[in-house]
Amino acid sequence: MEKKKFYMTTAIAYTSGKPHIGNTYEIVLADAVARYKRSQGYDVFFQTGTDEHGQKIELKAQEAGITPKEYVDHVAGQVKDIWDMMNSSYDKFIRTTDKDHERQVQKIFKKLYEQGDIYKGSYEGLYCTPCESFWTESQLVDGKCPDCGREVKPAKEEAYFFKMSKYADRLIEHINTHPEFIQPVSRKNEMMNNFLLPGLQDLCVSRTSFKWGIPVDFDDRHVVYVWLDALTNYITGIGYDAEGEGTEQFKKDWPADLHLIGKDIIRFHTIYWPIFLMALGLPLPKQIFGHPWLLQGDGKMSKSRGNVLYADELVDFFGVDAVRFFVLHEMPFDNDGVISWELLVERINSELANTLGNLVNRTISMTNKYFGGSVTDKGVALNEEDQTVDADLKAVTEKTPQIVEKKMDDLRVADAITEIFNLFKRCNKYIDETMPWALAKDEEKKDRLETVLYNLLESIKSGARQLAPFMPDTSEKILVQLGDGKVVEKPEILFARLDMEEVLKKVEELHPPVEEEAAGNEGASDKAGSDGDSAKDKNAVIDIEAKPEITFEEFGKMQFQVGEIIACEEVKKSRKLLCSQVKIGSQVKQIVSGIKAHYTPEEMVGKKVMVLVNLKPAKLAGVLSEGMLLCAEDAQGNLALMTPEKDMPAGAEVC
RNA sequence: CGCGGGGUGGAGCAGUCUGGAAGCUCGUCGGGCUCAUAACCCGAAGGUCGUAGGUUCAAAUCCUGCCCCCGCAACCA
Repeated sequence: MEKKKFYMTTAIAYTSGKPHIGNTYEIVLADAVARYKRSQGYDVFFQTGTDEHGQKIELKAQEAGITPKEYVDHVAGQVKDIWDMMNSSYDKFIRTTDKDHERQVQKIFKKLYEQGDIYKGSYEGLYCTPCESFWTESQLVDGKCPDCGREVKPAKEEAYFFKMSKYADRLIEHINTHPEFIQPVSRKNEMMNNFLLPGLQDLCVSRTSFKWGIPVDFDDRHVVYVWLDALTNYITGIGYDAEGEGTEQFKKDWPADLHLIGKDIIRFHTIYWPIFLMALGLPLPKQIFGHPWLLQGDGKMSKSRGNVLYADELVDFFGVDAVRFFVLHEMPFDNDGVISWELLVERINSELANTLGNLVNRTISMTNKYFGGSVTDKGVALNEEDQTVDADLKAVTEKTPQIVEKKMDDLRVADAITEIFNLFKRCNKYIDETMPWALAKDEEKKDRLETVLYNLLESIKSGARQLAPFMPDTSEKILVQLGDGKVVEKPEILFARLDMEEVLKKVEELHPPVEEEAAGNEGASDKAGSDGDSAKDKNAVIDIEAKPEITFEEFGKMQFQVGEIIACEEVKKSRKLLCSQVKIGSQVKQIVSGIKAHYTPEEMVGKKVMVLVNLKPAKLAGVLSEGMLLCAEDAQGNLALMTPEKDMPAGAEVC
């Protein structure tokens, strides 16, 4: 009989930077599902990849002084390396800069345009030029721009739009008749109530404001905007052709059985994507699962605090399978999970070292000690009690795969793992109940002893096989150690117990220690930073990521001057910003800075500060900023303005 | 009033949709065992389920108000 196909995808990772452990979670989750489905006999095709276009990447590349293509090549490489390191068994890694993807996206865009689903239109509205924003009548405050309070005037900007509303009814019908379509169900109501039922707006599918994207082939001032570019990877990756039939693989694998995505992009996958597919005349994916997020446990995640967790670092410490185990097991189904070094150590010790590792170890050891490494089933029970415990162990062993199957069908991966570990716990209990060491003292009970060890080995093997989708290497190692008929002579420690303090100490060495806030004195003077602080501050050293070398010529392009702050006020509607009027020579510049947490407007006034004056003006929170005040920043993100060491006139050049 | 998530024994979570005896893992305490990675097994303590009201025979679960956390987004130029 032919195998049943199962096509699944992850979201494609956005290549704006190296993925952290939260991003990595998704690929591990997907991999576990893929491996499980394969073990169930499905013909699985598992696709992942990277989303590489967009303004943000254009900017990042510009900052780094390289081309967007060079930038995404680098990051896509990092992504792929991490995916590989995590032992993920994807079948295809697609990049949205792949030539055949780009060509198909152009064809799809054209097709939708020609059949009238995409039309050329324009943003029409009231435009505030300094804010570069469109507003509707109802958004205006006193008839003026709600951000900056200036006059707005009617304006238009050309763009292509997709007629979403045309397919909305069909989609609502589909969602209502396919309860499994959006998972977890709690997300379904959210989509219905917030977006579908109130009525869909047409979606803007092109941009003219940046270049790093796939050009619209019949109108190359526009590039295809993210969703038509990114979402379509799910069909282009398996050979869709907008002008033809597509490949054999496409015919076999589409529609996808599962799109695994983060809960933040559910809307795009459950509304826009199905509608695009309807427009293309293609069937809809069977299921979309929006998984929760993995959050940092110990306080806010921030690069300067050095507590962002990356998969490669965790793997160096704990090994691939331990990290896979943690993220899979620790993530609740419908709720965000927490990760921290402490939790990792705790879980690894209790579940992997104590429950599993030790079980394998003690079993092998006894098998060697009492029977030279191999046992057969003697089927001996000495009394009713023996029969009961044997039967119970067997019952648990036999029912576990069924429970696991049910859990995996519901994508409750964490629960599936818990079930497997319950089997291992049952095995540990079985050892205590049967007390092999006591049986060994009585020659007459030798056959019973052999039976016990046989049962034990069989149950552990069963558990180990079921572990394969989640911890492939470990599963393999256990099965090798338990052997076929004969266990290894010397059991290898699967997971060593970790010393919490040692691990934390190493982590600290790796990431320069975050200085303890001295309780009490922080609160009082927090605005001014820690001025009168202790000597340990002076010894503190901070290393930051090195940037590439620049030439003197490049340096020369920047103009720094001393500026005097003559007025300063908070920017309303902003959490961090102060807006200063800075006198530089004979002119006054308005500069917005994110330092509200560190300085009050009053104390800013009168300060002489170092200013980067020829920075291109930009608006922040709708307020124009014409330069940058330079600050020093410590590991906690405390800021200190740079001021001249001797009194200097406003306008003096800093060189 | 930007969007969203959450507050359940010391820690991390389940249970909330479909009201009906508060559960899991870790930690703590006591006991057992010695094959094993100071591991394993048994037992116990510990919770006004954020808070104030409401609905109900019955609320962690449904409704309303309030108080705290957190993530994303913006605005760290």
